[in-house]
Amino acid sequence: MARPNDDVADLLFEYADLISITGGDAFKARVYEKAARAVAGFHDNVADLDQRGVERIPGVGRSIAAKIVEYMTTGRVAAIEELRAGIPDGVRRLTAVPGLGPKRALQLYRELGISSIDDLAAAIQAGQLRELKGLGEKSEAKLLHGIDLLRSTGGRSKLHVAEELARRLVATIATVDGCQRCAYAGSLRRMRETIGDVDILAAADRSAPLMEALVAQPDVAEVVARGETKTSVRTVAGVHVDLRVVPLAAWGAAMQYFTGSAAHNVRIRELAVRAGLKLSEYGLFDAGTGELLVSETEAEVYERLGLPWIPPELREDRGEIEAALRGDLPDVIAADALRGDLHTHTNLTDGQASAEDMVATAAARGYEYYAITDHAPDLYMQRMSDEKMLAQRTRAHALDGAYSGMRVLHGTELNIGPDGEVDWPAEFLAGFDVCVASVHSHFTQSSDDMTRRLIRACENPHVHIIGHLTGRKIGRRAPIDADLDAVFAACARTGTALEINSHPDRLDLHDEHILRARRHGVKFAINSDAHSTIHLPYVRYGVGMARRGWLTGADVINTWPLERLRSFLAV
DNA sequence: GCCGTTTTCGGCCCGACTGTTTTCAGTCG
Repeated sequence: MARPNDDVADLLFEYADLISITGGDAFKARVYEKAARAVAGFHDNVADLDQRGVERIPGVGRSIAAKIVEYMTTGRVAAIEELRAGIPDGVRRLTAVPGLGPKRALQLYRELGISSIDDLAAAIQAGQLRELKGLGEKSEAKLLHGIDLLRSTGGRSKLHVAEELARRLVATIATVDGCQRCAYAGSLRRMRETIGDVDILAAADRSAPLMEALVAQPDVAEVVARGETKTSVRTVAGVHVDLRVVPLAAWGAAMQYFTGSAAHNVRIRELAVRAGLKLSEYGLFDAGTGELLVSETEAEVYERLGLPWIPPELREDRGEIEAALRGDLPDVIAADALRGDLHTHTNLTDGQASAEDMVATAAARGYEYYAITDHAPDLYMQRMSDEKMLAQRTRAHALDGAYSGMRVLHGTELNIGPDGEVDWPAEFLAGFDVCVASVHSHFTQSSDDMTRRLIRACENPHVHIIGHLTGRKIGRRAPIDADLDAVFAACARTGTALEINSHPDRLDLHDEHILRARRHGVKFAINSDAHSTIHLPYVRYGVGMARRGWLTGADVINTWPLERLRSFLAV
């Protein structure tokens, strides 16, 4: 069940696109996009709000609120249906082709009747596009190439893939003669769950040698654009990389600018304009005299606008600017705040490494405690038994304190059955230090059944943490259908923590869920779900999600000292 | 269409790159 807020957001995005395509007021289109984002991120369910309530969503005024109420009561919005009637849905999808925007999409539809990507490909093959004003042979080739890309990759990279590429490119470019600084920015710095483009920023007096170094990388498949300040390439894996080179003096302004998000930057620039200033990637200027005021660090750019430095993960225009103006930004959880990991596997079930290797690697990370939580018997393929689990407990006790004094907890990852029951009876469960419980089967239950199932698991006093709540796998498996707010409320009521599963294929919960759950007063556990020693560092992605969800260390039980954690688990 | 520490009207972020334009429109981020 999509949350009504998400349906409304999709509708508002569609309306914004339709306004752009039909040549409507660009400012109006932007207002609808902004409202769509605000609705998607709003904590209350729009279905529960009346006109006045909806108008309290930032960026939603009387007109948009009326459309939302109309949609919630009738299931349709007359104004949107009207625009839809004039523009086939395929025309909107044309703008997904890289290099093709709303103006061209409308031109192609009006003049050639193109209303799908297949139509577009056929028209290009027939050489029809070059007959149109403003288009030529190169445009045809570019759009054909764009269609190929869209059909092959579909777009975004997983977080760890983009991060690995970005780190490698930064390390390479940083060693080029004349490179004064180099770092990645963009959605990767903000730790979004998937990455569209990798943005690399460098400071140098002469950009050419840096651009050359990027273009010369062996995995660069294509140079998309090449200029004095910006070069764009596509890798053989299909990842788009932009390198921007700026003067060192502009480093801070450029980092701020290229980190985004677009929505955050629009707000920041509006603040600048209202203060008689102009902000660009080259600095903050006096709008009247053109005098450069600040540009060297991000902090001074924010400071000159009356704001504290805002952590990149918060820069989504989800209230961070208002909070910053109030002096009320959360002290978000630090990258090194975790004292332990509470969901990991060994080769007793489907992990790759022995308990000894996992524990030794975890201890080398500096953890104070570490839980082994192998699968329970209801996941039949893992062939777990009481005897095997008890034998592992003996090994876990032997490992307790054996590496750098790290305490080893013995736990399990239970299976939440179709009715919310878990694998073992209470007396056996009581023998574990920590129990994670997760859905591993029956993913397609109705929303009502799934909600009841999850709440029942929360109410089990031996279940401490719900693992990867939605079960989604990015790009592969859709999330389960449940009333998540009801589950969040149950977690808060029963003192059951919610996992932030850090595996880059999962990232479950993700940021918007975390924001909502946090409002219910839920506590969280940031876990690796490691099936190998190399997965243990994945918790940095979970911390990224937590920061995007505005969590502080106090919200996350595995930042707590062991004694406090134990009393939480004991309740 | 939204919004208000110069405002209930008149603004609304800014620059790079490309292609076809001989001065600029479209797209992107």
